[in-house]
Amino acid sequence: MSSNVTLKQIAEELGVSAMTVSRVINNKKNVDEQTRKRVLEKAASMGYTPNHVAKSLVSKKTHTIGVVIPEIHHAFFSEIVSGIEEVVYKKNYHLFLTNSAESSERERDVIEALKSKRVDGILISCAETSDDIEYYKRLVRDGTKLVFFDRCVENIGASCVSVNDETSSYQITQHLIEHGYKSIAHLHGPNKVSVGRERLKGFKKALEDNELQVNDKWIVESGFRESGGYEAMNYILNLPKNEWPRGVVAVNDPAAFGAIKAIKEHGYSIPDDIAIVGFSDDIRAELLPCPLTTIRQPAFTLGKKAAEKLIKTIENEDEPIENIQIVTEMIVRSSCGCNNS
Amino acid sequence: MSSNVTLKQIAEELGVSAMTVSRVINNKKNVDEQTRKRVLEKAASMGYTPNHVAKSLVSKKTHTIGVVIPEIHHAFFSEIVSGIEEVVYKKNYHLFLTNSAESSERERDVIEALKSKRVDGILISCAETSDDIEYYKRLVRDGTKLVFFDRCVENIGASCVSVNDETSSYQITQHLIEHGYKSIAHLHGPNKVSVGRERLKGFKKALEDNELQVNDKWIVESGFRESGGYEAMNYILNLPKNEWPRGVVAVNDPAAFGAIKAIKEHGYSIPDDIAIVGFSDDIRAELLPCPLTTIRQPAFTLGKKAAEKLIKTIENEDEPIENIQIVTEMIVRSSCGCNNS
DNA sequence: CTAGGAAATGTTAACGATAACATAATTATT
DNA sequence: AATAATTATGTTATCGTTAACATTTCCTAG
Repeated sequence: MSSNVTLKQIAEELGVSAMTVSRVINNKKNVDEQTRKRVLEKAASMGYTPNHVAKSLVSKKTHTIGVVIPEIHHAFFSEIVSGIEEVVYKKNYHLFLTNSAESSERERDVIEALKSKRVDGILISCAETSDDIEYYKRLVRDGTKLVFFDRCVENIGASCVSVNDETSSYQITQHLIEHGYKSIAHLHGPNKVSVGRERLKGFKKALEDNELQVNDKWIVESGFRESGGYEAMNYILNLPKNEWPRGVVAVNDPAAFGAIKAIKEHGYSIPDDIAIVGFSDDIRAELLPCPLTTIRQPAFTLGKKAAEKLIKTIENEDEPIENIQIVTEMIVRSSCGCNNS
Repeated sequence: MSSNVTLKQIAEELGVSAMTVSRVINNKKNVDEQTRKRVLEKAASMGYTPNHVAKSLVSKKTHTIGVVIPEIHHAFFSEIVSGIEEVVYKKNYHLFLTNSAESSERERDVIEALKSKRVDGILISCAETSDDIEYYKRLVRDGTKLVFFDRCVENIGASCVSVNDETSSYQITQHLIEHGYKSIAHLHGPNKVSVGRERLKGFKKALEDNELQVNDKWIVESGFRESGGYEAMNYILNLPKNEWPRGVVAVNDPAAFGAIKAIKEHGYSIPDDIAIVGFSDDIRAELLPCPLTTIRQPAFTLGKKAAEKLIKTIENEDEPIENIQIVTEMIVRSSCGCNNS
């Protein structure tokens, strides 16, 4: 594609060497003002576009980063991508977008492709099913610049940018407890994913700190999607009614939406029969008949920070490895029992 | 980044030529079974990853396409990207994601960058402010493979994939008219964007076919965002009350949301005082207190079709130029006056 | 006016892979 | 066994650009 004009062609037209043209194009000094002007004009008239492919081959830098997300069409991730793109554009990098579709196999596939493309670094949020830490370790060991975001693998030599999942989960569970509910369930995310584990940890800690019983029956794996939340909640609702929890902490908003659907289908109401809270502040959370109390994650910021960290890691040999936490905000609405009129 | 093992290194280790290794890696025939095995083993043990940069320089194909969207974090576009990614992955291409942020300047900037990256083709949805058709024409003339999606520039030698905007707009306007409303306003999109013009055309045609007056005061530019819809609606609500329209056709759902906010702030109710319909079936549309009647656009399909068309255009010299229309579906809820209890 | 240094320009090789052609090794054919 | 036909492998040049070094041109100072 593209006009495919080369430096050499410009050079020939002007009777100079390719090197001189290269110097002009790259704004190097030691070029006669006269020549510079002639080259620039000719380049413009011939519609020259520098060939980054050739440039990259020589410089071994592509000025390109790869992003691996588990799902593109999810507000949280698309907002993160938006933040990444912002930084990438400003820093004059380019962005390969790939999607693992929550499959560890596909994840490896796209990572290998990104390596072939010789990206300068990779931003990754692990797929739900990825558990081969060795693979990530090998990547790092072989020199691939890696920064994890949101769904992280910590302490393997790569920086991580995430939300303070554990403390946020603690905070919102605590809030529910302060309503006086004694029996609280947790719809938890996949165990393989850090986010799932961290939130479960915060949940348990809050219960323990309040000397409430952690009932294993009430800790049900829901995954991150609405359908999983629906099923998990149905499982709970199929317990004898005297074993029902009074409150539910969902691993994220979509799971909460599914759970809400299940509760309603059983003919019960929120928050009077069962109170529920989410995590992520999905765009729909405030629009529910009973608006959802949740944790707002600054996704755009998260994307920005992750991209910034990766680019720094690429550009500075001695950039330290960090675990960066982005602070969340609890958004209190009605589903927890507040503002209940 | 990456281990940077080269064909030549593998070749040296084995005492064969680089060419032989290349043949093995690319599964060419005429290689001894013995040699093939040895090469494959050595390549694996050395952690060889083929260098696509070098490959692309020779082949003049990058197997990469660029996508230019005006906004990443908008459900409609992220769903389109999702569809594009699906096809790109299956066809073994790669995807550069760029964002014009609704700025024509930035749009040109990212297109030039994509050309430098020697992408095989570009998918583009124009920025709101892009009006330099000459620029697109030049791109096409210079051989850049281009396919427009959603916000298109037709008849300049590039294929377009879009929703049947005009007929959909006609259909939903017609629906509003069938409720018996005689005075109908239109919050229209930027004139520079095909989508805006097409929807306005459909709106006007519906009015004319029903012998209703097209009142210029009621055709207000809102842009595509909530804030614009809010302002445009406020403009209308500041008309003397006897000049108010009874129904509103918004160019898209966000604009409708803004308008709804304005109407509520004025203390009026939907649809009893003013009925309103949107376009795009935003995820929030059904969750509003008065669920929004709107047009569902199969964004995922749109992305898929656009990517498929681009790849065909890249791979077949004589692929015809087409204007592909994706058929929408009207989603009738309550904001138009239906189901009003 | 001439040496010496700076400025402008040129030459060559390299980045990693492959196409196209050339040669060597093997097998088949008569 | 000799030659043709295959099959396996090697060599060279090239893609477009740039780094590193080489050469030429120009200017300045003694």
